[in-house]
Amino acid sequence: MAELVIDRKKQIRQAAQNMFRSKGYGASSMRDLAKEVGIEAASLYNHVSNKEEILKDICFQIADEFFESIKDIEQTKGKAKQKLEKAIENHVMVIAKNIDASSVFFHEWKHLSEPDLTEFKQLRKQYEKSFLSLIEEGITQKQFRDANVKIAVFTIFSALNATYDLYKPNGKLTAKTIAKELSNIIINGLK
Amino acid sequence: MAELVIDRKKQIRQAAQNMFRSKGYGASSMRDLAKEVGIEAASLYNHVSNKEEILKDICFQIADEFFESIKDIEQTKGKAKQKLEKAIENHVMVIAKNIDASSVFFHEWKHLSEPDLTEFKQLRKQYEKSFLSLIEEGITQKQFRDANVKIAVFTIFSALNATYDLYKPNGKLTAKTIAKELSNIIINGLK
DNA sequence: CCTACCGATCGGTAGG
DNA sequence: CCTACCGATCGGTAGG
Repeated sequence: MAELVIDRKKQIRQAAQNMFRSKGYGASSMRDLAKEVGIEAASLYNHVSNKEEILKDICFQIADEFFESIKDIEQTKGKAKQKLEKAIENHVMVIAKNIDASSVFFHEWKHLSEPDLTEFKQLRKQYEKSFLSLIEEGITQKQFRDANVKIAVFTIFSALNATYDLYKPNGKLTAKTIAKELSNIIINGLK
Repeated sequence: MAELVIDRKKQIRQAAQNMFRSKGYGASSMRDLAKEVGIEAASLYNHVSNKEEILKDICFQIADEFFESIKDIEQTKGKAKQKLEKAIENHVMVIAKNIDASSVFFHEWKHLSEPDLTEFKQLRKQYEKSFLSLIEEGITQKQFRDANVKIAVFTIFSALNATYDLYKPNGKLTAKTIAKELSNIIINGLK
């Protein structure tokens, strides 16, 4: 019994990720979502308390995964360049493993309401700060040129976030290939 | 009289750009839009035939501006590197002059219905092709390393498209500064 | 440009 | 998990 409920929730979650990504949160109705899952709209509410909760779960779970992916890097001793390379690779991997969900994370978070909205923005800022620090470290260590750090961070993230458009699970480009080429372009771009 | 109508239409267009950007197309109602303009919802239909027409106008006008911005470059003789630099700068300038509209162009086009949707995608592909050619030209001319062209193009566009998040009309960063630093990172990244 | 209104659809609940 | 339903809001129209 318990397993069936859990499976249903996963099923709802997956259908929602896919629908939010392709149609956007606002244009995705609970009725369409229910149809995708194969139940009635009212039955969704046995598994989620409302529509926004689904969005919230997606956004914050991906945020968790991003944080998890750089947890070890910050403590490592080593050159900023290598650390940034590793951080980029890990970031791309998180996206590749969660293509639909990460697309929602990047574009649909603005439909969160308070206080989640503010918390989400803070988490994102905090995560970006790790990359900012790595770049500053790299400039201090003379591995990078004296670039505008703010622009550099924005460039990195927007480039990385193209991954979910570039990576197709059954396509020719592997996540590793994308990660390598992306970090290549970025690291060289900062030299 | 005619001027009043034109002004009203511009006013609607501007309010729509702003609202579509901040709330998304689906979450923007004609009633909210009317309130922003200071008229009743029904009165909007004296200036636009429906909601989607507003979106369509925004998307295709920005597409026009992007094409216009590279029109001269393709015919110029010169090094691919310089041409790409110029194309990047022009692209950033278009975004900077149309921050709200270009944000809508990048994120809300998916709410267009056929046949506009297909036409829009084709236009975008065609525009991207110009950049792809410039990169290939640069590789042939040995100004760029033998990068994965597809990934490179994606990286360029996603980096460039961060401009509308980075550029604030009254902020410290000028469009020129952003354009220069961005083309710096990208051009170096391809070496 | 407005008042008055339409049919459709929305997120969500009651009650079983 | 379903049927039946709620109040609210949607895009859009008629008619002036």
